[in-house]
Amino acid sequence: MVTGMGRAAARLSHGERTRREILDVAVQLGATEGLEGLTIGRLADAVGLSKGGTYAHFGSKLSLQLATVETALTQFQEEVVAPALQHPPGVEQLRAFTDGYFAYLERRRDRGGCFFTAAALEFDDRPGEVRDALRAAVEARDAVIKGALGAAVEAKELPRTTDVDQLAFEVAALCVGANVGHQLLRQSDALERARRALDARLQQLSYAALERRRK
Amino acid sequence: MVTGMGRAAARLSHGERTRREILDVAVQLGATEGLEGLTIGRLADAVGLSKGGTYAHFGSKLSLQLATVETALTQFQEEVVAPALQHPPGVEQLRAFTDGYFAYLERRRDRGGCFFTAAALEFDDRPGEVRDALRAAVEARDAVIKGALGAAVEAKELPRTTDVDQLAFEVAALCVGANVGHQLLRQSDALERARRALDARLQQLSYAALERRRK
DNA sequence: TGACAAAACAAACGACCGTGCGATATCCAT
DNA sequence: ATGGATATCGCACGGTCGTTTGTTTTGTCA
Repeated sequence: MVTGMGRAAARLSHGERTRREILDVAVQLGATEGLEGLTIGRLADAVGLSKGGTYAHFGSKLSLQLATVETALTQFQEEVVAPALQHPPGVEQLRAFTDGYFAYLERRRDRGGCFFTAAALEFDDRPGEVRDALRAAVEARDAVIKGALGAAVEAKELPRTTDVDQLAFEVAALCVGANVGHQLLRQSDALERARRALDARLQQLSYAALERRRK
Repeated sequence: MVTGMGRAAARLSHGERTRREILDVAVQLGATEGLEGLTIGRLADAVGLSKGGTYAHFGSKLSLQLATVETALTQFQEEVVAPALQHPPGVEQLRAFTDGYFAYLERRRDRGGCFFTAAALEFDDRPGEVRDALRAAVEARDAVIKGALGAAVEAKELPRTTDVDQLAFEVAALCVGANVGHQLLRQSDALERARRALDARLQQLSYAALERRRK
């Protein structure tokens, strides 16, 4: 008795494995067709299952959408955030994050671009759990930026007077701007432009700090 | 014979008037629910017509979507672009444009935000006439920015060495960044931050120009 | 191997989708 | 006032949506 499904017991149950396969495909389809446009029937076809079998893993479309957002967030944390956090906090960590994000954009160019930017703008006017989850994800991304910037100020890489929130807003804007240029307008140099803008902004701040220190 | 419908003859035919009413509602619904999620039945309900009667004005959903994009573009030109072009070309015109755009965002906060940002990110992976139209609209917006910046360089408000395309990218990024902050994250200061970032960037360039001239 | 739970399937449901069509109502020129 | 074009309606179609249900396959442990 008691099949031992104590959640951490079974390494990876059969059901859990296919559930993850479904969600991997769902993240891709969701980024291209939208989270609402993503259909259970098409998702089932894409993963090679029946509609009913696919549906049974979630029980409702809302639950599927939430699980998809969560999966995309996990992927993003692994692909972009975690590697960036390996670098020492400060300007270097910020650059590691933005470079990682731009690489993420490049990898996903033919798979719908940044999952969160697309989904966030789709749901920004649709109250509900999905929007809340997306908002939390975007805010988590901003927190990483703010963390790196705060450390940079603390390490005196940036002037003590730096408005971290303001600068974080600008960095986030460059990220989403790069997304639009890269994904919709297909500008080949969008990522490079974002990089250059960030460079210029950081250099300006350091320069201003030097000037101020000189007096 | 020849009912005299020479396109510019009739002041505003009955059909044309309701067609415009439909499209006005379509722009609003499209910004909140997405251009694909926008449904002919719901659109008809919202405007108080029958589904068939509404549909007859366009003949296909694609045609409705294209007309909706065109209507939104016309509104944007009237609300934002035209007033900006009243100002003398250069930095002042650029500020008039961005301020007009931010006011446009504020007006539409409860109506789906910027129609083009939302629609562009929805269709950036869906080839077809709708995407082409949206791409053209976004590029037209960028052209306004570049035009003002080019004039600013010509009028020596910005250094001769200014990379206009680079700066235009940054301005566009601030616009879409303001959109995300304002619409999804509901940051009350998103528009102000975008304004401040633009100020700082322009001031930096002018300052660098002064420095260079001093030598 | 046999029993039992988990997983996947096939079929069906009501609702709504885009679309087409004939009937009706409304407008305008004569 | 009336006839013909124009505009709107009401209904129906095939298809797909999310969801439910009952059955069959698959996997696992005694």
